[in-house]
Amino acid sequence: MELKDIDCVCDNCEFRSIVLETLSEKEIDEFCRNKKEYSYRKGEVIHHVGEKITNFKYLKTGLVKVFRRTSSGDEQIVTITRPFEFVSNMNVFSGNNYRYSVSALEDSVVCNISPDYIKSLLMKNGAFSMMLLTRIAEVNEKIIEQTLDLRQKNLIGRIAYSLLYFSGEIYNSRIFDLPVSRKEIADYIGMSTANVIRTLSDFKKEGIIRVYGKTIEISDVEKLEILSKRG
Amino acid sequence: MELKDIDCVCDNCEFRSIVLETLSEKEIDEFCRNKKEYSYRKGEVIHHVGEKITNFKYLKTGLVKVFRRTSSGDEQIVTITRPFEFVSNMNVFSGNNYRYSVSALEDSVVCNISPDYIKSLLMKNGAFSMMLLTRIAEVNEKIIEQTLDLRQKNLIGRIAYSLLYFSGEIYNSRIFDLPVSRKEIADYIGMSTANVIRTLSDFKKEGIIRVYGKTIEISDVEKLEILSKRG
DNA sequence: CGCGGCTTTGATGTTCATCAAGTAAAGTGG
DNA sequence: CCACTTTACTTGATGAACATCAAAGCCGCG
Repeated sequence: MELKDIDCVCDNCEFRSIVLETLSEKEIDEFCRNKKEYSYRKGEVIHHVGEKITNFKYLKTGLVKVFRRTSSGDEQIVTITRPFEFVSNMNVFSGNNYRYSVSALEDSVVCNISPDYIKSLLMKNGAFSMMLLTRIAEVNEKIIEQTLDLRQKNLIGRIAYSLLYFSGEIYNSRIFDLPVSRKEIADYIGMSTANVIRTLSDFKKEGIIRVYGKTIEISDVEKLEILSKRG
Repeated sequence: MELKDIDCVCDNCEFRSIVLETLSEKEIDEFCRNKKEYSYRKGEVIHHVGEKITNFKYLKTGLVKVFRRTSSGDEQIVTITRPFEFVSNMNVFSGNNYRYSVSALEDSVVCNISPDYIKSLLMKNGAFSMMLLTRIAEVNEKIIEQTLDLRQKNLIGRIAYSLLYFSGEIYNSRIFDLPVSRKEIADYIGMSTANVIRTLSDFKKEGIIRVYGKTIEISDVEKLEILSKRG
């Protein structure tokens, strides 16, 4: 983790156009002075479950996984998400401790703001409140929906769904580098690593995807969509 | 569904002490005049997935299930929840349509408020915003956590978890009437009806619970807790 | 009564986890 | 840069967990 000591560059932050549009120029300036940017290398942990909440965080660039550990010790991935869709843990305002761990799947930049400062904005700026509430509700809804979608599918459907998720939601490309290991896919969809690999091999044999190590190319999107829906 | 045409009785509503405490006497009065209470009989649908959002709703008394239907037609229960923990669908502020169906598991009273009125409060009352944001985040977090908990368990663990949930969270009693059918438990935990029944029978045979039709008595809480954790 | 829906139980088959053993890839230290 | 170590990946074989199917019992309700 490395503190990026850049001066106020919120000007070219995408988050600004999403949330900060509710703030005045003066408030944005203030917001800027209250934030700290940190950059994380792929693999680094942003925070651990159970740690005391010190900051409201949002992902500026990169990709993160949100996860926790089960009693038996294996990882359970809550969501894999990209900028502006990870807006900290939502219990910043209700709890005292982070509910999940977060780590960087790709080099990432995270913007930190003190919860107290956010609270002061909430207290005085109605438009900001509306915006944040909407945003947090959306993030939550998305996680719940993904989980429900996955739950109703079998192994094949889950793998197909995940590949379409990376291709469509994360990278917007039919060909992409998987940001996660096979084991992490398993932790995400709740199946065993061996079966994830087996299913990817099957897809490869059937000509649905091509695999070059971490690089995946989806050759037959339609078929994958059918498998995802049916599964 | 029946409109309860009572005059302003927010005075003895528990929700008041939770959320409305952020409002002035005058605002509470206004809030009251902007709300409509409806009562639903056990089994009645409060709203269907996909319907246009007309109201921000919260459950005043009773018990509801939040659910949707999978492509293959079976029900998927998102959560079973009691007053003050169901505060409408959260996408009231972001979406146009209800994301899930909601129906009454017990006779219930639902309080309806126009989203526009809630929005106006959000815009002008910071404390109310904070409160609502916290509340909605909590509701969402709870759903996510329950889902993650269930996902990591096997059949036995899931049934044990559900029984403890009804006993501990919903009824606060070792003996209670199941508000749901066996099939609904199955829809909730994501397993087949036959296996839910089989497992309940096993628990009965092992003396962990007693079953009189819909009435369940937990005889051995400790054992159930062990099964829930281990499963 | 008698019909329909919910419940129960057993038998059978599918899906998936686990185990094991081997290969490839990616770090690590000299 | 190479040998060594570790970690990730792959595949097959086996068994456990769970779904599905079918038949029968129960219970409430018209």
